[in-house]
Amino acid sequence: MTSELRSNFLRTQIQSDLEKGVVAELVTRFPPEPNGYLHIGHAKSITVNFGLAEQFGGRCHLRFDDTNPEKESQEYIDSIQEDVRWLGFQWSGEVRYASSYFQQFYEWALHLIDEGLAYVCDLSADDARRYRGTLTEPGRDSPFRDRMPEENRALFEQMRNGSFEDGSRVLRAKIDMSSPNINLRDPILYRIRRAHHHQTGDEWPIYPTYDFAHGQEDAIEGVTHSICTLEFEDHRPLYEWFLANLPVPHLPRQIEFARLNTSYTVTSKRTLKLLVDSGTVSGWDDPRMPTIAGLRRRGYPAAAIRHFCEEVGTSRSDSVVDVAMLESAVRDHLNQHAPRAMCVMTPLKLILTNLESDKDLIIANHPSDESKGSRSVTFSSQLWIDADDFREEANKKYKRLVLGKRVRLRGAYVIEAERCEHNEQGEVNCVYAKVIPNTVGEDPEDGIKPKGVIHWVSAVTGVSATIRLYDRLFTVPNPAKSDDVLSVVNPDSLREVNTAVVEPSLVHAAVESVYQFEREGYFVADRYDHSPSQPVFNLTIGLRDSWGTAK
RNA sequence: UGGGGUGUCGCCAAGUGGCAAGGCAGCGGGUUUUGAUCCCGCCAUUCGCAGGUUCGAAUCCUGCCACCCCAGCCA
Repeated sequence: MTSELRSNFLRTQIQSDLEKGVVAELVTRFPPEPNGYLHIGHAKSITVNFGLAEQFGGRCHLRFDDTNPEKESQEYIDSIQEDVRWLGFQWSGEVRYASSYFQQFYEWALHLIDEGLAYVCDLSADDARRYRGTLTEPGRDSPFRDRMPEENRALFEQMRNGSFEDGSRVLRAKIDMSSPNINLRDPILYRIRRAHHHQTGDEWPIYPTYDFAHGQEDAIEGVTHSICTLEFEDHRPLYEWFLANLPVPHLPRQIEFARLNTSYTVTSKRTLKLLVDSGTVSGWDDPRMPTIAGLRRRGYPAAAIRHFCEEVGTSRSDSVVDVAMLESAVRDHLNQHAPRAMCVMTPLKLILTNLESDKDLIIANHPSDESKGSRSVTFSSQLWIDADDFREEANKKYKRLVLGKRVRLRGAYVIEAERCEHNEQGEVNCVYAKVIPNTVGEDPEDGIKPKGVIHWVSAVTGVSATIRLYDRLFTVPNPAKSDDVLSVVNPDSLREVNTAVVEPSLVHAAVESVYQFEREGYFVADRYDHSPSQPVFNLTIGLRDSWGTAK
């Protein structure tokens, strides 16, 4: 089942647990807090959790870790589900919510109180911090640490009933104020927050903390392997402490892996929000954003993102993956799947002097995949070619149209440039050329082969379109390390081209479908703005260009 | 410097005592009606450093060094 997949420590561990019968079936979960949009880092976590379940014939739950209502909202719950589905995964059973276990958590809190393992603490947030000590000094016991279980129970019930002010008291586990692991210095289990919850409404004036919720959620759901990121490693002893001291129905195991970081991108929620709020990008789904919604709108295929996540591997070492690897996965997928079409970005009129009549040429939609079919393209005496593809004179390294020389028009005839005209500024604004007869699919009979191949669009049937050329959002490999991220934003990350002309077949492109505009790159019909009357394409990623970098 | 982690090619990453996979990037060359794709070849005598054990170490031991995480009533 995993023979074709590279091994990693998670697969090795799970394989072993399954073989030894430690667990009968693998159960994982993707547990986002609905407080923001998912980004490429989450895609990795999703791929790891759902992927493992798929590979080992197990299940993966989608569970919202919604224990902090003040930061959460239904908008995020909706977008997260859409993103997970778009990536191609289906969670096992219904969507789950930590909040649906609140009553159970409350009862378990009472259990700890009765066992003398939890107490209500009246220290203010500031005082609690002072009592906690520092990294090198132990903390001190709270003066409320020795309250009797009966008193704690009464107090906690009053907390639950809304008798106290927000933040006035908390429930804490009684563990060890001198532990070198700060998470064990009597961690907070519940805080008073009379906040409206998107799922439970005003039912609860108290909410459990992450630590008092996560392991128990896993236990309730029968999760076998609770896979999270490295920063939770220090919480594992606490995770296990709750499982050991509560009558839970199942013992999940927490395993940590290194989160995904990619160069030239930023994933902190705060920074992403800053980009949106400052107007640097148009929104959370701007094609330049590393959000799933942004990558989607950019035209990155879900399969390419999944493949990338698999390719970078899963380990425990902090690392920054070169974003070129993501781009490579996108190109690789699109090269195989995207139909080809033609678009001229900077039109230059080409007049064919010896073409008797328009012709309908049949052009393949893919150079090597016949199943992609072909299309009819009108070849007329007035065409558009790209201004960059013509020069009055050039050295032999230039493989495009030159005065007096030949070039192949993609999928059509070989032509020879005869003369050109200039505008008042002295720029070439029209090229006259003759068609070399019988050269569709054939070399010229006189043996003089064309120098190269250029793309074109009929000036008669071509349709003008808006093209958005995107580039990396940041100019430095690690924008997060910058003191002022906005200062390292690439000023040319978006260039809108309004002069483009596309072949008519593209007018009916389905939104979100990606085409390769030959010799230019991959472009996606914008999810929201594209329409037959006003075509809008976003640059997904350019073709590799050894010429552009060599010249 | 209290605790927890991580160090294998420019960037990821397999490898778990038997003689350094693979991908990305890069560099050569070939094919080509996309300067794309594709194809061939090159790219770590060496695994953070220093000792030690062993016939044999990236893998075991010891000691250093570097980097990351933790002092939210965030997750």
